[in-house]
Amino acid sequence: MTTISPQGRTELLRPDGTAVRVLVVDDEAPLSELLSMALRYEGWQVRSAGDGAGAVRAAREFRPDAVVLDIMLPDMDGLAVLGRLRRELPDVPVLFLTAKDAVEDRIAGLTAGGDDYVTKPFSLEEVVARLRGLIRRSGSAAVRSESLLVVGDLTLDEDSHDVTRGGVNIHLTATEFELLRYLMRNPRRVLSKAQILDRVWSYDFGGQANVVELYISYLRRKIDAGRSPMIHTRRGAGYLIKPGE
Amino acid sequence: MTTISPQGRTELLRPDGTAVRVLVVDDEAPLSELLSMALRYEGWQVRSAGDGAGAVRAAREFRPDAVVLDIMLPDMDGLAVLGRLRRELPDVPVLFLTAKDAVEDRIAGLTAGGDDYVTKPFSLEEVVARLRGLIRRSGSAAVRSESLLVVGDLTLDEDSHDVTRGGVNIHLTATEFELLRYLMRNPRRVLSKAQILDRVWSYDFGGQANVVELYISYLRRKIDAGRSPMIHTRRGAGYLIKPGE
DNA sequence: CCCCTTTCTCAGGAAATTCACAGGAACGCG
DNA sequence: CGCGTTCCTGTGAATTTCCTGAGAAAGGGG
Repeated sequence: MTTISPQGRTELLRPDGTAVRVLVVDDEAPLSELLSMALRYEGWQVRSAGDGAGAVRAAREFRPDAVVLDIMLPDMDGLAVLGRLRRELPDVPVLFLTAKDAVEDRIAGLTAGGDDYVTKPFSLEEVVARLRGLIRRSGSAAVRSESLLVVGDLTLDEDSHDVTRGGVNIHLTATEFELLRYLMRNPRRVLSKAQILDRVWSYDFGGQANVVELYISYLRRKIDAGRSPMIHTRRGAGYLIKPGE
Repeated sequence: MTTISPQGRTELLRPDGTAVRVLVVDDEAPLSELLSMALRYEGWQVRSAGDGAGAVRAAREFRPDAVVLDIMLPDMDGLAVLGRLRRELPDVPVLFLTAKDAVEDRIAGLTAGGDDYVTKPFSLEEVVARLRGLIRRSGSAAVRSESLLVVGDLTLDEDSHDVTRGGVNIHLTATEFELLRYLMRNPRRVLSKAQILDRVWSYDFGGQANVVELYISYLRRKIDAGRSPMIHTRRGAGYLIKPGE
């Protein structure tokens, strides 16, 4: 089931109308909190666990619809946790968090079917997007929904990564794509440069804040070129996207 | 019966419309879980058993439409389990999991009656494909359905392993075939290199992740040569296949 | 047991992408 | 209207990502 909330955001809901439940398993407290905050902001119900034992307990009580699992945990190897989680929640998809270089050895063989993973350092947009994808595709709790974002004559397909304006295909780089997705998931709403930076760039990004301006500039060139502009600047506040007149 | 789910994936269903039931019999827990997860993602209902006794019990209660059976079990020889399963489920097809060096003749004898086998270490694509084949061909529970994947003017027959583009036959090696099948079973959907690796290569593959790039390169040479390309790179995200314009 | 095919590693090179920097434009305020 | 602030964007360099040739290793069939 997909509904439009008062702010205009699309939310995934379970068939009974209650919020989707996500379990976050990570031992790094700051990261865990960052994630929980972001996921709650999505309108999801979040429970977090800092170790394997807590994860299993939470799985049993909380019955989440999806799990975010950091593979490196203190008390139990992430794989062991995975096993016990799987026994507890056979149908629930897992989003793995992993270090960049671990991808090749460890992860191989983990993502069985609908599972997915994200490498650290990640951006919140990425985690949320992947998680939405998992929940969307997992038949069980949440109902399947569209993967297409539409604002005016601009469309963005989260599955194929295709972006079109007025029917014409537009090529975007990975960063441009994530930025546009963030804007389009919050149409008609001003997003500050800080918000955008926190959301679209990795949490450890240490560069100049004007990358946001730069990428907005790139996007405009590709999306608004000639046509009536959809990306607007609110001086001193931020940016927003809305359909042109 | 074959239906198209919202994501565009084809699913096998039983004549009464309920999900196909698969019993997994394997004593190695991680492997069993990996398999179960992958099969559930196919939309099947999965029960698993870790030993021969459990297998027989599950067979009686669960009445699966197909069985995945590891020949090496702790308490009972795989063959004995097979015998008792057969008594319980006379017409149900079995997919054997066996070590590479297992006696070929023995396996050949076992699979005489429409059964099939896969050698360890296997790839998930392979197991799922074989199982689909078995279920598809077994007249009893599931209805016969198509074995042909089509994307644009590209076709892939899962039974005969014939691949054609624009009517012209194309020879692919085994790995190329599995990669293309995975792509074609997920058309218009970006698949990351890690996803592809987890799905198309064996679960114990420890090599370089750029084999995926390499095989994409091979596929392009054979499939896209000259013609309008169907395999597309989404830099920083993965690959996808879609009909050319 | 040899030959041919297939799989995979390695490495160089090409191309795309990300980002810093900086000058100039636009804006809002007094 | 002038000024400071904020935003825009060209340039270019560093980095990342991807592609592919060459050849070693492994496997299969005759």
